[in-house]
Amino acid sequence: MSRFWKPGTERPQGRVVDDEEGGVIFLSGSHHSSSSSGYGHASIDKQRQRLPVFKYRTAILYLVETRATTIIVGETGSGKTTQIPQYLKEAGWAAGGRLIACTQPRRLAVQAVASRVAEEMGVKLGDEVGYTIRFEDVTKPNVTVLKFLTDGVLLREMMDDPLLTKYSVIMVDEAHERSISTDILLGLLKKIQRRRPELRLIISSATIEAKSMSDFFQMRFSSALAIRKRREPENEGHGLQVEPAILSVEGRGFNVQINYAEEAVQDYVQAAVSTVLLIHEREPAGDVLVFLTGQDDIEAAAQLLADEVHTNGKHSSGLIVLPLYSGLPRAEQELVFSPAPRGKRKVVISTNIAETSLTLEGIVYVVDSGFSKQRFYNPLSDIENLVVAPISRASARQRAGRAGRVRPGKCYRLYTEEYFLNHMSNEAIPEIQRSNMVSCVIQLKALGIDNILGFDWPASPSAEAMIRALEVLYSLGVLDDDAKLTSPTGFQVAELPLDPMVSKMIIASSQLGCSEEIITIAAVLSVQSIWISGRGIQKESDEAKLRFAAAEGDHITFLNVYKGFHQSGKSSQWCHKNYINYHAMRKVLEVREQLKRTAKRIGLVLKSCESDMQVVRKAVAAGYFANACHLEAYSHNGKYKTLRGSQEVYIHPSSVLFRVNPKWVIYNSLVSTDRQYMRNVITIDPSWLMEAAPHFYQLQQSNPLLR
DNA sequence: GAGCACTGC
Repeated sequence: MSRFWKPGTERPQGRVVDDEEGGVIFLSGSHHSSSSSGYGHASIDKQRQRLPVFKYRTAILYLVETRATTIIVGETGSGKTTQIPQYLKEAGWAAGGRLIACTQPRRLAVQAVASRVAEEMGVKLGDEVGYTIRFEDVTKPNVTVLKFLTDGVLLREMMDDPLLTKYSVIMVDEAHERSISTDILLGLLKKIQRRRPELRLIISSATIEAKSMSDFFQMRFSSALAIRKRREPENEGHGLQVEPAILSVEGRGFNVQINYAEEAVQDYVQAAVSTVLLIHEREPAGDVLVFLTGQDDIEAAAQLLADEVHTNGKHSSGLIVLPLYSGLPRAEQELVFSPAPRGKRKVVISTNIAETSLTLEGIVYVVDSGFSKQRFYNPLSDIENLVVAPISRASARQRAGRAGRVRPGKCYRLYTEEYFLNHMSNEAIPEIQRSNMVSCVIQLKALGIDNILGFDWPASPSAEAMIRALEVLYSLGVLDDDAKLTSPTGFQVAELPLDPMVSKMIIASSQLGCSEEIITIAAVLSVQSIWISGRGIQKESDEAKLRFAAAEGDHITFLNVYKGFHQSGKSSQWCHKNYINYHAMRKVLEVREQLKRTAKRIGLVLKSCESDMQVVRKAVAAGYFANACHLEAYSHNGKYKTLRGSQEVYIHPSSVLFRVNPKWVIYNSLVSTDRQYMRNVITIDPSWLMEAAPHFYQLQQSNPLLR
């Protein structure tokens, strides 16, 4: 078991406790250091010192000084995110033109934390403290020393500076969420440390599963130390400690009493509704947050509660029921933040969005269905599916914690304690093991990681998924026979912040002379949906859609919408009138501008094909040839077969080609319900497939359909 | 005639 402090080094105050599991070190006890901060007002300094993380200030700085990697386990409210970067700055880690980085998984968090820290330090946001997210760089070269950014942006930065040389410390926050970007970043940072032993990492996580993260960085250090010993035997003993330290910081949450269902629940929507009514009847004032899986569940539960108010008013009056999910129009989303009027009780029925992305104040009761929608990827069929699945125990704890932000709360779990203990997994499967890997693979390739299959991940994706990704990239002409990036296509695809199939489509459009149009289509495909839909306006929105419908399919329809939007002067009234989502269109404009800049930079030709829609369809086929489908002969119900796997698929009813059923189509994505539905469909000529991907369809030349 | 958990570049 290693020691915590080095002989000859000043020992931090406080108690050092070795963890029984061996090798893991926790610090506890309190030790105050006088704040050397010269920033801000006394009141801000006082506030900062009251945060739980403050009493670990010296210990944290000591660990960062002596360990290459420090893992901080901190519950919400510990202050780690806002304070640690400031401690580092105060301790001199930003001296000599170096930067301190702190990453977040989400854009909103980056902005919020950066502005809070700027305020605490009494500086203007964008000067000493800045942030970078997609579309927004609020930093000043040579001025900004504390930089907050999404982990995705830091990954992009590595394409220009693979060793991230300008940073002295990188703090990866919310690492327990295990997003794809976080996992790639952690894998790459581990490699960087081998080349840059002076770089310090802080991995911050909300769960105690920090042990596995510690193991991940531990192995690297054993080998790095071995290397150092071989090279510089005289330096032995002066290097960094090989073992990542784990430091635990308590949070500021209130106690939440957990209640389990006594027996398994058959219908969690109904059970959630009954539980809400029970809380309303028996419990003192306080808002309720209900976790369900999706829009359907949420609307059903809201309806049941509304019915209850009607038929059984005396028990359920005083309830204000508010749905919450990301697809909800902005104005309705805002409603959940307004406090309930006096004497009323707010019930927010939400998806997972309220688990991490949004924080609601005033929640005292949480009702947890125990389920969420999760993405799963099947590398054999190359299809991603959304399925309702049980959440993890970590997720259940996070949901419960939402009840304890303002005062002690209660959580009602709609499953048994036995189920929680014996049937739920401790942590969710990392996203990287549930996703298509094409984007990851190309990103690593672009960073010069040749041995993709041997890459050291915090959690390895399946070999099947990796091989499938390599196959797809090879068929796109992005990788060559040696699995190296092709030039220029491979490098161009890697530069574009899009799925490789979309990127390929853009590159083809440059050659076909329709890049203006294809970039618009790519931008529309990268936002959730440009259409406004929902209960009660289906007929109107369908009619509005018909005004833009193109015989060639959805992609061309998008162009018509964009054209109309542009001609209206980008008017929100125009969007409203045509059942178009204005916010989505603003995003389309942003993405479009970014793509145009990138396209120019990588040497693509920006050109419009005016009204020649055939070249646009050809460009789509150049990226999406693998998604070609043929209408079954004599099919009366619109049954298609995929060319690649002869899978049975249907055109989605939201497509403008629904019921039109052209003979040959290409789809953008599949959604699986009782059937496989193709979303965003365009007509093609089958001869373009052989043109676009001769190698891919070579084996199918004998296919009578293609002759 | 059906449906989109949530992020990110």
